[in-house]
Amino acid sequence: MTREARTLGSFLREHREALREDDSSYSLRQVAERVGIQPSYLSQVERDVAPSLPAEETLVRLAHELELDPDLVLAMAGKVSSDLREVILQRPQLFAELLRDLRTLPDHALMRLVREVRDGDW
Amino acid sequence: MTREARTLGSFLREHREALREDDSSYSLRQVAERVGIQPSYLSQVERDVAPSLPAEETLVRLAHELELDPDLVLAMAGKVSSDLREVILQRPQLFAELLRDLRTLPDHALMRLVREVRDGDW
DNA sequence: TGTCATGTATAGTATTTACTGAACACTCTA
DNA sequence: TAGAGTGTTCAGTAAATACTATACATGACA
Repeated sequence: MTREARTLGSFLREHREALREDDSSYSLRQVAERVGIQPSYLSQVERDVAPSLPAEETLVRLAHELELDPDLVLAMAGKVSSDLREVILQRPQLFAELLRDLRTLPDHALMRLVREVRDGDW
Repeated sequence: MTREARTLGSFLREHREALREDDSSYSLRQVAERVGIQPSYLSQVERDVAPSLPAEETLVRLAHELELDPDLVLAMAGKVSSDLREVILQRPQLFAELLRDLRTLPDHALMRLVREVRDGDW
């Protein structure tokens, strides 16, 4: 279950440090290198003091590196995955109406809808 | 019915000129003034040669001015309305799954789903 | 024939975004 | 006690974004 980690930075740091308990290669510097950014920047990001949030591609690489759901990590940075954006842009009016109607639907009802759509009841 | 206007610029120009047939106040200059941008910029936008697309707020004001659906105008500029983004960001994983499942659903099935959700069957 | 409104061309600009790079302080350990 | 690895500080920067401002050319029309 995902805990309540209010900010992107604390969330990332928390998960990196959890991974590091079993694997010392999850130091800030090594993760930064594997992700392809400067340690200084990752340090700022993890402390929520970066002058700007990482780009979508960077966040996705970070998510994979830390075994996190990219959609969740992107959301904590206030971003929506570009492939989801594409889905909406193909039929903006239909999806706009649908999303606005689903906005207030409780989680359990939304999950049921997802399940039925997935099962091909649509 | 909305015609096939491939680009944002031609779409906007087409609709402005349609409105102008009945109302001479829909000149490029006057629309630009009411929307709050320079005529030079609107001219570029309508000819698809602007160095950058208008911001979301500007597009929404333009859409209202030209009596167009803001979601459609935004989509033609490759943008998703920020209120829709908010809806997704509240429950990113649920909506990510739902949208990816709905991506290939034919229009008529999607419309049926929208209708049933609206009717409170969910 | 002046002036008014129209659309257009082009250069410039303020702000935001997404980082980099060099240096610094600390700990551990060989 | 030198070296390696750790995280952090902070100034700087390249590119993109969203425009503005000024000037220009054209046609209507009084």
